[in-house]
Amino acid sequence: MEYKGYSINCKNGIMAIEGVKDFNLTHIFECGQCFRWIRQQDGSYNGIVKDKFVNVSLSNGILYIRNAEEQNFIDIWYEYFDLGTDYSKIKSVLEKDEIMKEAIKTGYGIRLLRQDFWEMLISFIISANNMIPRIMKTVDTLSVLKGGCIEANYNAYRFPEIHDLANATLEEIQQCKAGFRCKYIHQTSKLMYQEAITKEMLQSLDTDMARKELMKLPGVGPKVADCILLFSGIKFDVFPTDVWVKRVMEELYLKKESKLNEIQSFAKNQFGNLTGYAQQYLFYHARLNRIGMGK
DNA sequence: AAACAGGCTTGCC
DNA sequence: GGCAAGCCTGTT
Repeated sequence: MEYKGYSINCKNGIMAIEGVKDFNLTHIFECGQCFRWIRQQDGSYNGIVKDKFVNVSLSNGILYIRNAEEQNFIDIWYEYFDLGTDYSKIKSVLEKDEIMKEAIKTGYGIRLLRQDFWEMLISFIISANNMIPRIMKTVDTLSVLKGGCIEANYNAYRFPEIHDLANATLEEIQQCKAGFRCKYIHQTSKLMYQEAITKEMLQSLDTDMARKELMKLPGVGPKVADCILLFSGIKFDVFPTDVWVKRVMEELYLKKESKLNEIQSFAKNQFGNLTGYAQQYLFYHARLNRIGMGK
């Protein structure tokens, strides 16, 4: 079938998508936005999205999604991989800045995945003062504990639904080894079950109000709130500032130690309403080249 | 009111 | 004993 400039062929559970541009799996999955994709020996990635366990690879400009069905291209994959957005256009705007030009050269194939809001909320609560490998392990353990098995051969479990965690005791949640963050997961899940905050609610608010609203949830501060808004595709004019982004901004742009709000306002001024995309290019660039690490 | 210091689970170094 | 995608609490 043909869909908005893409050509999709599916047989034997292998979906082949022609027409992808500005697309690199390593850049996408290792720029810090997702926790459920694992690199395989051959450079492909196994991952879990909703209740689908798939393998994706890119070869000769064709994106292959294994264990997938054609009907889910529009439902799931077109949106998930943000295939409706023209990243060439975004990059050409950001590239007017020489520093960003370098960062984009490093991560030219980054795309912002449009992930599940609830999953991002819990995942980024877990991310606080933590390391990416352990965040991935904790999210997976939580899924095994309270999600559901979707592919027994691969030990693949979907992320828990809101009610799965809202009905769990603190002791049960603590089995995922998220440490001091477990009580935040516990409390936030209960609030979410009462629909204290919904995605639709956040979409109807402006960015500042949406951030403020999210920060009412325990375990959600300014950095985590911005990550949630960006990675679930709710707001793109945010600039999640973690230690890496802080260091890269200080080293490449500000040339001095700077406060969080200085960095945020500088970014807004420098990148306009594309701060979210700029942050991803910078984060990937900084980590890959260990910028600001004294080496 | 706004800014800052100290503490926090866990596991790897 | 130090440290890691920050947040919360109590103190000025």
